[in-house]
Amino acid sequence: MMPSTPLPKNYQLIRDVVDECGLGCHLTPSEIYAKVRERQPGIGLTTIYRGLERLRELGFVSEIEVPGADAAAYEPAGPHHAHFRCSSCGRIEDVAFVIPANTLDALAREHGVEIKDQRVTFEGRCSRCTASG
Amino acid sequence: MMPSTPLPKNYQLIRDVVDECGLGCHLTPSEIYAKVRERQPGIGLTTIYRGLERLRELGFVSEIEVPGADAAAYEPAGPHHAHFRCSSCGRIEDVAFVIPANTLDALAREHGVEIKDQRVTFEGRCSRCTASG
DNA sequence: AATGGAAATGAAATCCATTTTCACTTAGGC
DNA sequence: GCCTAAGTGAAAATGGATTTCATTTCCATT
Repeated sequence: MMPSTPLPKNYQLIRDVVDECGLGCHLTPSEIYAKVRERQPGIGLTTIYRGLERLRELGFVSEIEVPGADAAAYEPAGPHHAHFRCSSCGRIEDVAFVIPANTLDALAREHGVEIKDQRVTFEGRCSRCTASG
Repeated sequence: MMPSTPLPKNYQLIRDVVDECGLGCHLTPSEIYAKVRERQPGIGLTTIYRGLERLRELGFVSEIEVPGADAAAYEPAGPHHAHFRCSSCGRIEDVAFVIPANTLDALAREHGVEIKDQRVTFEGRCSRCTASG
């Protein structure tokens, strides 16, 4: 079947760049801008932001906002996971961890709210910084 | 014993405002600025930022950075917990939840990193918004 | 092909939280 | 009192993200 609305060419380029980065890779809008620009020199930063928002709505990419990082980052959509941020070098890594649904349900009931999403971030020192510092 | 360095008067005021807000209450720097200004009209926003940083270093207040919120928030230091943010009205609530230390240890070992802190945020709809929306 | 409306685009302006700069004042040890 | 370090506030700078707006592209329909 054909997609109901094909992705605009520029948005597809943005998606490609994020996808090619791969799982576990995180790019900021500026980084994405630079990479897309290599293939489409005229494109503007505005379009990158708009494209990322659209792609997020469509579920193609995920936005992560990691405390301590100075910009949001994007990653290809994939299985839910947590993130680790090295407070020394700023590196962000994926961490295989999810709070199980029944725990969320219990918390939601307990607090009288509806939980739709979880964001888990760990902070510390990555192996590289532990070795060198 | 006397504290090694007494807290500057303005920083103490900032601390008071955050403390009086109480557990489960979250204030942005601007909100704190407004409240401190009621008692110390001449104080500048710069001092608020500097004071909050110092108070955080001293362990008197905690900074929380919740994805989706447009400013950082501060709360009195207390037992570790998670946060819930209503994506509809922006309200932030405390949630009694911590990832246990042995889980963190296992993850840290598995990923070859040193985990010093955890930040857990849930997103969804608060009771008020569920009722009205 | 022509047309019309919706979506996409980029440059520039704007927004806004936070940080930096800098000249000045305050506090406390001597 | 003096001196140095710390604290202070106004204003400017920073920088990521958003908005505005005039223009262009796309595409379904003639």
